[in-house]
Amino acid sequence: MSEVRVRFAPSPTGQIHIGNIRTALFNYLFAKKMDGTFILRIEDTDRERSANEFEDVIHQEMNWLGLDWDEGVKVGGDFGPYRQMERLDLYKEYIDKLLEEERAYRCYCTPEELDQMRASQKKAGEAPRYTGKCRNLTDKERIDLEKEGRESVIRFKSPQEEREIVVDDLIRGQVAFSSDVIDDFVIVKSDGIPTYNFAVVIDDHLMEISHVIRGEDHLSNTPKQILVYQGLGWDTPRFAHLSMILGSDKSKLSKRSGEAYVFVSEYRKKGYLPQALLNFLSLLGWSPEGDEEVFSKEEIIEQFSIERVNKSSAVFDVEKLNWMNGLYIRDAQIDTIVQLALPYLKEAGYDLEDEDPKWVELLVDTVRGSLDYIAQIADEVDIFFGEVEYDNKEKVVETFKQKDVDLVLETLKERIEALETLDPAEIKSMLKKTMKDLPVGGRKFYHPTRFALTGKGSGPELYNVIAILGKEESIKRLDKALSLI
RNA sequence: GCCCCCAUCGUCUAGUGGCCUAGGAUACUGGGUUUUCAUCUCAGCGGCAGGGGUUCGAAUCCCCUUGGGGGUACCA
Repeated sequence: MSEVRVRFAPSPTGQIHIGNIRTALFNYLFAKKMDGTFILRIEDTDRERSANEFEDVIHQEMNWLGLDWDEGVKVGGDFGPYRQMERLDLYKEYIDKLLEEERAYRCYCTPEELDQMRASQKKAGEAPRYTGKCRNLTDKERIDLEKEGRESVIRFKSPQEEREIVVDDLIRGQVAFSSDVIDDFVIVKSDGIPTYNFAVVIDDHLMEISHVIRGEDHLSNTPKQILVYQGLGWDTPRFAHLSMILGSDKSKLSKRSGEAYVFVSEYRKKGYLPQALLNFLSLLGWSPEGDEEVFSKEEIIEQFSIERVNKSSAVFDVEKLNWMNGLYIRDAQIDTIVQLALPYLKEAGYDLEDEDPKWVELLVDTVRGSLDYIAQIADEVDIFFGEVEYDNKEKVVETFKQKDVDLVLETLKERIEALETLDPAEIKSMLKKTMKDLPVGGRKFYHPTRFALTGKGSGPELYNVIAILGKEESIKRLDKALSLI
């Protein structure tokens, strides 16, 4: 079997889209599974929109998810350079060749003329495609047009007689296109920079890419690229077109399509764990053989295969991501979660760097159970800081005023005072014993106590709450409750 | 408009002609655990888009319809 070489080829034109990173992930998984090479190439031929800082964004998000590339920008390799704008002279060789062999030609039509052409075609109910006006220009005509000072683009000559162009797709099977729907497309823009459909072919060939795994939005462009491969006498790589990721309204995932975030950075900033996002994304369009769904990256690589990639598009279900991320938050080492949580807590005004690490650990551990993502921790931790605030003061006071509640709170004060350690286990048994010693049931014991200590009707385990608050603050809060009776 | 792709619970999916009374996950609902919430656990709800074929037999194969998506650029 020949060597597997795949590439992820994003444009540095902005934040990296969740659908794009999923493409990167599948390329990565395939490369790792097949012991192949994963390449990162930057397609920066759109000079209007490309910017250097966006390349850094790509690096950052890929690093965050652990999608390390074996070859490409930053790390180098034998097939560089890996930025298209640094490969211009490489393209030139093949452009000249096509021109020489008259497989391509210069076109002097202005954008305005083209617009007009398309408009009238549309009006006549025809498919908007280039008419081939400049296809057979004589040398004289060409010189005249150049004398006019007209700029030119280079167009690829698509076949004149109808024939079938078949994309042999690993996911979709054989997809046939008629050459009739392909016009003489531009391969070099007037500024001399090649277009995507041309540069991608040259690069994939020169970089010896074995499998082109990319989004389905590229499927319709593939016949054009196949024409270029054929024009240059090259074999095509294998193609695999991944279905799209949709928003909850089933339209292409975008800022407007529901509650899901579109950019990887947004998930990172909200405190999603990279392993969780990676695990979730791997299940969007691919499924393992068994019923299990929670996997480490290594396990996914082990099980991955293109054959099990799904053809239909997938809605990005944030609810399920949240569940999975919560699972990872609960299962992770506590110090990992503490380290992740600290910045969010600090931002919310809880600067815990100088606090006892054991205490911080208990704090984070106590609230992690209910988190979907780390950014939520600030709200969860709120009950432990400042004055206790009652959610519904009237109802709380009513609860305090019930018979025997004063006895409960007074007794608790004494027992907390008498605690030898703040070990949650010790507190737990103390609470149990205290309740037994008193003439009240669980509801009358725990409920008012929770109100007194946290101000809320629900929350983390009370023994943890007491351990976190400490003796002094717990008693202070019990006193406050007692004063309201 | 034209071209291409897709179609199983709300959502992610398993399923490649009989193993399907369609399986798992999430979400939702209800039990259990817990004083409570979350977690955990058990159970339930819920689907083959519609219509024609082919076949002894179809979620699975074919056709049409419908719906969704993508493309149709001097963007990638």
